[in-house]
Amino acid sequence: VATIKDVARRAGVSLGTVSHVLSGSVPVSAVLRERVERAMRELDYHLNQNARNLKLRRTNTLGMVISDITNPFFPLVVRGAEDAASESGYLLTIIDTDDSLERERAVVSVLRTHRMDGVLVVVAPQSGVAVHLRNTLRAGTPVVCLDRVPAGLAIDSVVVDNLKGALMCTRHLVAMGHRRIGFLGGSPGLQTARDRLLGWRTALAESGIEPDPGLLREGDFRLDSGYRLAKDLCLSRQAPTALFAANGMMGLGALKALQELGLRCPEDVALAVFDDVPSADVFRPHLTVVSQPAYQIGRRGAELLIQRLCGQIRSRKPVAIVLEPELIVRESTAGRKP
Amino acid sequence: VATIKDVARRAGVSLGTVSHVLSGSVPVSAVLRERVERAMRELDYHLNQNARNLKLRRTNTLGMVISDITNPFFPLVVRGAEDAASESGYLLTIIDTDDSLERERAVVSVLRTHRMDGVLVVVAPQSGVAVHLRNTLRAGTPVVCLDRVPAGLAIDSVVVDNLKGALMCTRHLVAMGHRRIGFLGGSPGLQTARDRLLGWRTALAESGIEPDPGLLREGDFRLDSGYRLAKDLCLSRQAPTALFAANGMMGLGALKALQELGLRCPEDVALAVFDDVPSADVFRPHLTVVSQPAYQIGRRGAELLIQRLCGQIRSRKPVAIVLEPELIVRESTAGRKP
DNA sequence: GTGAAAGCGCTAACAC
DNA sequence: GTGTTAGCGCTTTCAC
Repeated sequence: VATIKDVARRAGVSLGTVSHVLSGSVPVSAVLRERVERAMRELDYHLNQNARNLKLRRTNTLGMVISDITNPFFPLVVRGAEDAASESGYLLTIIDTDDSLERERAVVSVLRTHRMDGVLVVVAPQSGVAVHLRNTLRAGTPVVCLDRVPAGLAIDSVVVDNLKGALMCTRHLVAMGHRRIGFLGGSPGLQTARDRLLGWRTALAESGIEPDPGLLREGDFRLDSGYRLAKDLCLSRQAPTALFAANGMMGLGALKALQELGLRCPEDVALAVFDDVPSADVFRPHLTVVSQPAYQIGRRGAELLIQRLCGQIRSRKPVAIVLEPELIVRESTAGRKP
Repeated sequence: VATIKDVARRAGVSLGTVSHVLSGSVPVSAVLRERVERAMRELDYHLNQNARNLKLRRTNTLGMVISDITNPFFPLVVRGAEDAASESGYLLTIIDTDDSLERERAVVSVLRTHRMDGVLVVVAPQSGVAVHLRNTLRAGTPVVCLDRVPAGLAIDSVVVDNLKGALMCTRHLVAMGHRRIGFLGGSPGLQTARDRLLGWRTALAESGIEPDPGLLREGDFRLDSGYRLAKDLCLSRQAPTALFAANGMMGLGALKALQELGLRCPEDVALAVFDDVPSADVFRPHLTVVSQPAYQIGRRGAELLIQRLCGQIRSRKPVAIVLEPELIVRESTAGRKP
């Protein structure tokens, strides 16, 4: 593979001159520049970023840690981050952890090893003290948390107003005449899940409905838990007339459970879901959802990270960006039950 | 940030000794090793991969070029590749091109610049001569094409037997009694699209059905084209009783079109789709699909690439892995039309 | 405007 | 076993 040296030799100039045309920082005469550029083309020269990174102590690469790209919530988040990153000349490396804290630690370590300039993290549910993130910050690598914030760590973040979203949605169900609204909650270890739960509880209380503990089930944000808990709830003595799933995957699980039980949606049981669900408006039942600006979560997160990198943010205090959820009412909550 | 030098100083050993415990290639006495490891922990030391890469001329990083992670076909492919990569100690960097050949060229160049050890590519439709891929190969970086193969380039690949999948599916539609089966084709520039089209044509011919040119529409594998073409077809004079979409996105578009036209599926128009569609078995109508082993495409591709990297493949001839599609019959093709 | 040289952090001979 | 040293390819003063 050609190096800067080969280019210099072929162009008949010195090593430094080649570097100068590469960086553009030092002016080079047109004639020499042309000779250098031709040599590069002829040699199919490609700058060695590793060498440059070593020298510059920057890699122009961002790391992104998510739970699972296969979860339909993430592709848009990733895309948002990727777009923002590439606009600023950064490369994005994504790694899945499957919500394993152990994997998360290992993965963050690998990212540091590669000297990523910054890291975006969707923390794992059990993420307790998050020493690995604290250490990363201390080492001078900015970290931005997306969608979820670990407890007890002052860190930049981009999240959605989960409380508000859950409030809106539950109020909607109440307005549709429902009194027995089952809640399929996410991992209790996550603030995100707790906020959504709080929204359900609060909205019910507002309407003078005593939140029946029997209508609350807590899962782990995965499809299977939504499936099991929904089945469980619908088979209980005081079955709900409506279900509110704390995220998209659990919502899909709930839908599957309803179908297996032969319950029609919304006629027998209404269903609302926190999170957009792909093609929710193409398939039946068209789902009522609390839509999160997934793309924006990724984009804003990357933008924030890059601003930190460029020192554009003076404040040492963490920046917390809160995005607005949107309630999209569709047919899955249309029917009204007495 | 701590370097190997800091560790050596703190542990009271020489630079080389630290490197030896790092690589494990040279035996180090237990006592010294312990001291070194403690020093690393205390300093929160993280090896600098850039420096190592520069020295070793390997980066343990693979690049992956896809069209759009937001297309539900890709997350599984990516996940398969990522799993295989991480099992072998590689990192995976993914970039979207939105099927732009220009982006693809730029992106491959960036990947070379970062000295990725190997590259997985889902080539852009117009990918003509693919000089950029040829150059990459010539530079000694293995490239594996996934899902699509560029014309006129001898290159490793992992694809699905598209012809067979389209044959199976069309035969199924014929068996269900359909005679007027509309085909929503993909980008004609892609072999993948041509094979699927050929399957449709061949299956019809087999059954003595003259493929009506009026029932063929060619799009670009994107949702919008599926939507437009399906609408177009269904509004034509001799409307089809069944639709076969050449990929998942186009299938979703077609479904949307049917709904807007007030056509029920499968009662008015049956629909079959090439590609799995996420949660096709949870929503209505449950879609009949030609399922591609998306995860395996990614995994096998990465495995193949890594074998090349390790020199485990002697042959200079390209390896072509062909995976089997599977026809999954569901309710969207259930109804039979005269 | 151009070139020479030091050094980024690490590895792998090689000598001790 | 352990330590010393010469680069890997690039950037960047600093002379010319």
